[in-house]
Amino acid sequence: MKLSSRGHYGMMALTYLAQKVGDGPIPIKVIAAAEEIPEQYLEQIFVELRRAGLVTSVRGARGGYKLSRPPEQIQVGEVVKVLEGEIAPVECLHADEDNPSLCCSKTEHCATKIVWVKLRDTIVDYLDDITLHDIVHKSSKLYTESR
Amino acid sequence: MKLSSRGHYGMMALTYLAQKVGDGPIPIKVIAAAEEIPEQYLEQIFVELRRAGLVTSVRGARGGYKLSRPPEQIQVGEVVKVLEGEIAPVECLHADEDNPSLCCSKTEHCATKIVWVKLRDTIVDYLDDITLHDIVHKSSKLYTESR
DNA sequence: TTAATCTTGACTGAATGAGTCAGGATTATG
DNA sequence: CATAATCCTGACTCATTCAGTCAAGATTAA
Repeated sequence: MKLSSRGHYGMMALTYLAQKVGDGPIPIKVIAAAEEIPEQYLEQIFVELRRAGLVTSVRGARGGYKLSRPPEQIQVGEVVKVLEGEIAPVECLHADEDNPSLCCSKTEHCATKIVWVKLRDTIVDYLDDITLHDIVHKSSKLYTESR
Repeated sequence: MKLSSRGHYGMMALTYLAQKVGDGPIPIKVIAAAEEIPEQYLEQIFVELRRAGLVTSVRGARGGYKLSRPPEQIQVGEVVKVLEGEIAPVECLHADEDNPSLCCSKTEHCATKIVWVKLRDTIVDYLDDITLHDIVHKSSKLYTESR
């Protein structure tokens, strides 16, 4: 149950951009330095973010990256999906046409499966409810005590 | 955001045992066959489960494993913690004495950290709320529609 | 023209995951 | 007592993934 560094770094970088909305494109180098992320590694991550339409690049001198949409329209769930792939605590959750749920030939017919399905839903619901805007503005969604 | 096969197999095996409560100790071989889990691999997993006090072993012929507690007292969260380690979506969440949160020297002072903290809480709360009994008896907790 | 950027793809080294192998210790049963 | 059925232990392997680097190219502002 771990995020990879891509997901973590990606969120850090996008949060940084969300704080700089309006400043024009920000070079990778700047983000990498500010957040202490290896620059060339962060480049790879931005390739994925760009392909997914989350950020827009401006090439050439004075270029850089900016968010493609306002921070309140970028959900953490979307970022995580792009950088980590579909959230699926166990393999058999993303059964598609040619892969019709391998793990379910067992005696108990995957009695545990429902647990993982609900776990995924819980995670996705949580992540989809939070946007970059919430993070930057310390939304009460994130900062009120719940336990 | 994936469970390892240990967690998955472990839950399958314990759920199997929960279904057989009262039958006396069940050999690994039987569980492995029923759930299609490599036998020697499952042995490793049971070592951890035993050390954690979740199952009790009976050695020798006619031996096997049984749950150490009734199914309603075994939470999924506990099993996952035993087999996967503390749930911590990102590294810096389990900062202890000698490891005081490495990732937080950044500009934005880990603005994203709160997201992962809350994510962890969300996951833990969910997993701690479900017991083996809920799984075996198809508790409404797991089977009512929520989305 | 040049320097600052993004863009691409190949590469590497270490860690982790998933499982196997080999043998030993314990105990019910005949 | 002998033996077979178990659990118990630790080392080992093999493939994959992760995290990051390297090298070279394309684009564009100044």
